[in-house]
Amino acid sequence: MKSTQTRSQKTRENLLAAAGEIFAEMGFREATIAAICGKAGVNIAAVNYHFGSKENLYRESWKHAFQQSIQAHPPDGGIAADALPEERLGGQIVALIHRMADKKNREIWFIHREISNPTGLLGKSFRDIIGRLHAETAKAIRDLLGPQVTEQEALFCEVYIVSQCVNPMVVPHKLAVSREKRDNLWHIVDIEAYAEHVVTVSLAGIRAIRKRAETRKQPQGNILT
Amino acid sequence: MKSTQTRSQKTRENLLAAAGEIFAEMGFREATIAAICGKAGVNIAAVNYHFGSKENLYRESWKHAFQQSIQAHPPDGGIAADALPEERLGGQIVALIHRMADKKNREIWFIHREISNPTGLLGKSFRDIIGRLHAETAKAIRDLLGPQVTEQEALFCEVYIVSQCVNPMVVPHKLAVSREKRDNLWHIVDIEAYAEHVVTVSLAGIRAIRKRAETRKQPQGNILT
Amino acid sequence: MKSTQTRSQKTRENLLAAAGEIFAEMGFREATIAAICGKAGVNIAAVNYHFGSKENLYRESWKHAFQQSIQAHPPDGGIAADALPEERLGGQIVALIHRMADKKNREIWFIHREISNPTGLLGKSFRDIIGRLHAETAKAIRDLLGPQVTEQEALFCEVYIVSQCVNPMVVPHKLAVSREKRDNLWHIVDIEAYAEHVVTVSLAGIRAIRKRAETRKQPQGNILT
Amino acid sequence: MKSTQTRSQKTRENLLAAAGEIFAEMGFREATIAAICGKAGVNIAAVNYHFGSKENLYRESWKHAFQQSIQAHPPDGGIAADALPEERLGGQIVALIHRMADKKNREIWFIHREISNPTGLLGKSFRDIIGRLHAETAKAIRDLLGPQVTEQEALFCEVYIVSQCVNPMVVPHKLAVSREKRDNLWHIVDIEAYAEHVVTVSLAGIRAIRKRAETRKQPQGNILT
DNA sequence: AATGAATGAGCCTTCATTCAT
DNA sequence: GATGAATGAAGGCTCATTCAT
Repeated sequence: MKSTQTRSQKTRENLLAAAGEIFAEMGFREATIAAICGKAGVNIAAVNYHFGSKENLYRESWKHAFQQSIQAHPPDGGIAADALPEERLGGQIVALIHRMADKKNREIWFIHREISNPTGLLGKSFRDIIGRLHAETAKAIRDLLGPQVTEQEALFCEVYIVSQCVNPMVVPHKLAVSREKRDNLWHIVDIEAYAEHVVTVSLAGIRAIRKRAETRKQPQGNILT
Repeated sequence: MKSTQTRSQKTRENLLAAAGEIFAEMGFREATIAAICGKAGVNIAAVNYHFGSKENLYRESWKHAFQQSIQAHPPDGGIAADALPEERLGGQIVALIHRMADKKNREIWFIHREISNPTGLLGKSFRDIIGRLHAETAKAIRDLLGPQVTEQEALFCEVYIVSQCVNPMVVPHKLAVSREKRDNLWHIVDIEAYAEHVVTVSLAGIRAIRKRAETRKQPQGNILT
Repeated sequence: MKSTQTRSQKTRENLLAAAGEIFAEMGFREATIAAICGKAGVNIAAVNYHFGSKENLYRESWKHAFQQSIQAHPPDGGIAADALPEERLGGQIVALIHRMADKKNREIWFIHREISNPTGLLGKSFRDIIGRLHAETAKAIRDLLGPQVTEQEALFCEVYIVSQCVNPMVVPHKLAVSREKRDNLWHIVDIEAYAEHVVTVSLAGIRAIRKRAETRKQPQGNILT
Repeated sequence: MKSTQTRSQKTRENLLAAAGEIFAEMGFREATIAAICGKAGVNIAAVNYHFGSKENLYRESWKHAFQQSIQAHPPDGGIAADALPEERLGGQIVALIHRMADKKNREIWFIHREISNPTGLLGKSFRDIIGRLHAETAKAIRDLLGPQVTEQEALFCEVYIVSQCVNPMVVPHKLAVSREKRDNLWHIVDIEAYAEHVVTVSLAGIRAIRKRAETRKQPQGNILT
């Protein structure tokens, strides 16, 4: 199959791979076309020949990275769509944490950079993708919370759960708070254990919110508010 | 004291303020000395004259921003050090969320950029500061968890709690997942309510972890797991 | 004959046509091989394959354009070589004006560009062609001026007449002095009327020069200058 | 006076002079910043420092060239505004021809290039300047033509007169039709003589047009058209 | 002490040409 | 014979830094 690849496709692929690495490591502005082409082993004009511009290469390499990331870690965690909500949410949490923790995954750095230093280049496709993932998680959470919980509370639940998954995987990769103590300070070694931990506390939190909402609603129901 | 300020000190001050804004908005590499001096209304050579280099100005302006941020939002949330652990942790959570949510606070963007695009310039002072904050939080959490919980579990608790505080405040400021729905998707309007939410679920989670640890310990002498 | 045209000949023809348009519109340096090949619908390597270089294509396309231009507007204006000098000159003026005014005529832009931005590529063939046209006009003018007029005066006459024909057709095509007034400022709408005007004033001018020369000669034997 | 010139002004002046030469010789696109800075003896970044961009330098150097040109050759030719129309037009013709013929005058090449290869950079100021010159000439011509002549005829007169002045001065500078014969073919050596020639034939032409208009109008006047 | 001017390295991009099918 | 891919030189521009007052 690889033998049927044209020379052009090979160059594109090399560029995409090299760009993924360099952009993830350096960010859009700091990454130079020269560095990318050097890593890809192609001429410096190849980027503009194949992609038209540095910006286009950025867009394409982000799509590339994202597709690989999603393929490696399906967002549902392998749980069927008709499974119990606990299982579905658990699967999503585990999948998200693994996706974020995967060191070969460059997607997260694209996102992170778009947050801190937006290029505006990812635009619509970016929003679409994130939006789709969000919908699945929101649904599972709502199923667990029951109807008494307000929209805002449901949003808060999604926010705090996803934050637990994303933030710790992102921060300490590059930011060693202390070099000597990196192993026991914010640096999570046992990903599996952390994932389980997040599932536990998330479900506990959701139950607390649900309970609070239900005890709050009932007295109000009596006086027909 | 301010009235005795020399012209030189005034220039330094102006530069520090302007640099804080521009670095926070643009990041280290994208911010240009020309833009900073322009905003500060000083000569373009002033940065190198007063600070020696762009890098030095970056370091100084981050310290400046951080001090202001900490002053505006004391990390203990105004809770006495000898208060109950629940109250201490609650105070820290509320304080951290407000600190992160403060739109005038540039500290968060320095940190965020150091994560995604490390300059390595903040170095030791950065680690020291974060380390000190961490110690306080870790202590309150440990007090709540009790002695049965492992070190790793305690770390996980700190991680997930801080993540809930930091991540949602950082992400949606600049990244509107969907323009139409930005008001109800990841964009937290009611900071107070979210802070209370985080306190609730965090304590619920901690209790769950504590309980799990305690029921895990007992089985050694009990058959009914 | 066209039906037996090989694919190669077709490509050459397409390139020649496209090059004529693009070179006339953009000039030699600004025109790109990519644009020409794009317009011609051929491969980007075709220019170098068929013509050897961009310069060669330029030369060939200018010849092509010039031949078409001369064919469309025979320089003698259809007046027989043995007609009266007034008629011959009139025919040449009308023909030249129409040739210059023809919007499909790309020749004029090649010349114009060679004047303002000489490539030196047209070289000998260019000089030959212009030289031949010049000879015919010079002859008709000399016939009208008579023998008393000096060579310099005859040259001046040719110059001013040709200038009247060429300049106004070239300038306002692209240079609207004023957008609002473009219709009545230097923009000649009625080409026929202008041609007639030029014939009128040219002949009047020639008569004036002839008369001046003749009255100048006589005084040698006459006191009343 | 020159001693009071700042260093910056000196550099600007050098750049302006060098740019005038290079742009006039090469045109906007072909001229390189490196060549201009080389000629001016300044650093390659000086253009962007002092003028912001190549385009701005182009605009400024055209204004510079135009001002020098107008100063050296006042458009009215030194004839008072209340002199006879013949004298005013004659003065304008002589001035225009000298302006166009001045080899140190780079203005004409800017204009010529804007015609054949418009950059669109000269824009409004360009149109304004040309427009102002046009108004003066149009007025003198109209005074000579009398009221019977139509607007179109008056325009034609202006066009053919200005063409006689501009075209011959522009063309042969760079386009030697024949290298051996350049001295007697289209190459005008005696500018004074040519200027006088143009005045003669222009006035002759104007008289012819006026006469034609007057003889045309009278018979129509009898039947009250 | 403080500044306007100057600098040169480096970046992205364009493009005519050549190469390898 | 003809083409898609690749090349490298060169251009304009940016910018942190240094220089000369």
